[in-house]
Amino acid sequence: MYGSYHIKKKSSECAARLGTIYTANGIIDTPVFMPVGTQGSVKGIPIEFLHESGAKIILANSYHLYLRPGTEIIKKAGGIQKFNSWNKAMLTDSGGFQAFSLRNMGRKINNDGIEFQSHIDGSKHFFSPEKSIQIQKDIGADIIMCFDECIPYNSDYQYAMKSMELSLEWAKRCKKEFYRDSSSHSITQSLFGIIQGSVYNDLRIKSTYEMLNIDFDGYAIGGLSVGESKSCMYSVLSNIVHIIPENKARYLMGVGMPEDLWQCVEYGIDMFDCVIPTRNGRNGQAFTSLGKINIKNMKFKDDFSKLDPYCNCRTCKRYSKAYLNHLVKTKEALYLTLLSLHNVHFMINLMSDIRKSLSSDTFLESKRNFFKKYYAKN
RNA sequence: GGGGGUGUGGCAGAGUGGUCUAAUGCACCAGACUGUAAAUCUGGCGGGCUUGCCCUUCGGUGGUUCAAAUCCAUCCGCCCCCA
Repeated sequence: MYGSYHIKKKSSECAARLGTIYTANGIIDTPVFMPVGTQGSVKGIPIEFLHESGAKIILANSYHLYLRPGTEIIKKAGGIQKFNSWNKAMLTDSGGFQAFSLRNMGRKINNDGIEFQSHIDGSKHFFSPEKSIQIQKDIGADIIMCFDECIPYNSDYQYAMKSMELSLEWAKRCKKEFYRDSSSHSITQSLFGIIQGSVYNDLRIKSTYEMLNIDFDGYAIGGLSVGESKSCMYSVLSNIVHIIPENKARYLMGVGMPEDLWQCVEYGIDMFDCVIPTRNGRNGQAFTSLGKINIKNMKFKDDFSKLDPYCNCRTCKRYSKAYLNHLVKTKEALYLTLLSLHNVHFMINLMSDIRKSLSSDTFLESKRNFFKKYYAKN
């Protein structure tokens, strides 16, 4: 059944597990990192290079695709995978994150949904849970997400509770809408619920149990990595991940940095997505097994070594730090692709290493070795 | 030869007596970025330290003034127009 999770092996040391997610567009080995392609394209990276990097599933965003090009065009193309020629698994976010990211742009929330003011032309658009699901059916990704409200980390308890309960109500409506029309794409699509509750443990626990009651194909944890400290995020996770049944995929939305991937896999997370590899790449930052570097830094001007001596991506195979430094400093468009590609490759390769370590049941040792290298000051 | 203009921090370019270490942009240096409003944003960008002050800067020199990037004289450089 599409969207189903199968556990292959459990770590003997922690809650981490090796598994697969079954989709109409391929079987995905987990733990997995999903590059973000908001507009249907992972910014800067041609599909062929994405395939090469080992990506098996990418994200797209309902709000952004609804605004441009609009769902009619995507339907006409035969779905998003045809439209962008990715042809592998995809996941769409519901637009719930835009409740957070567009919170200062005339966005209004009521019990029925969210009115967004387009960041492009200021026009107003109302997303209800039903509307979000319809859009996501039209887009046609393999895994679609419930419409939720993602709130800032400094929200007070009262607001966090109200919002968490609202997201629960919306989750029920999403499920109802998802299964309303049996002739729709829902046959090949699966629907994930999103656990909310901000940083408040009792709210998170309640949200988790209630989501489980509604019963989804998989469970996401949302509303994290929105500004709170790492220890705070880890604490929330360690309190709820174990509540989610073993036979369901667990998806931590919007995470993360390399260190977060290791840490959160340890808590039992199976799926991650993050804009960091592409956005930071475009901003001149490269992730390497020896730590983060800012390729813009003067010290790389005449450093002819490769970005990461342990990396075999196209960028590292061919180009030096000095050349990449030159491309970034002169704003040559090529650097957007080269750095984004390297970073995405790095994250996906990292997940591959994590899976290998789980396969040989040496997760903690591998994690220690990674951290040792990643944080060593050269 | 005659007339006019102009010279400001790495560059471009404001400022035309005190609120000027001198706007703004670029360049340069560094930092941030976590379900993408992002090829973006933030900070720094003369020197010193006891971090509040001190010293040094607007072509050079000299002057007027309590006070000069700003006014005057002179020198130097550059540009334009007419012969």
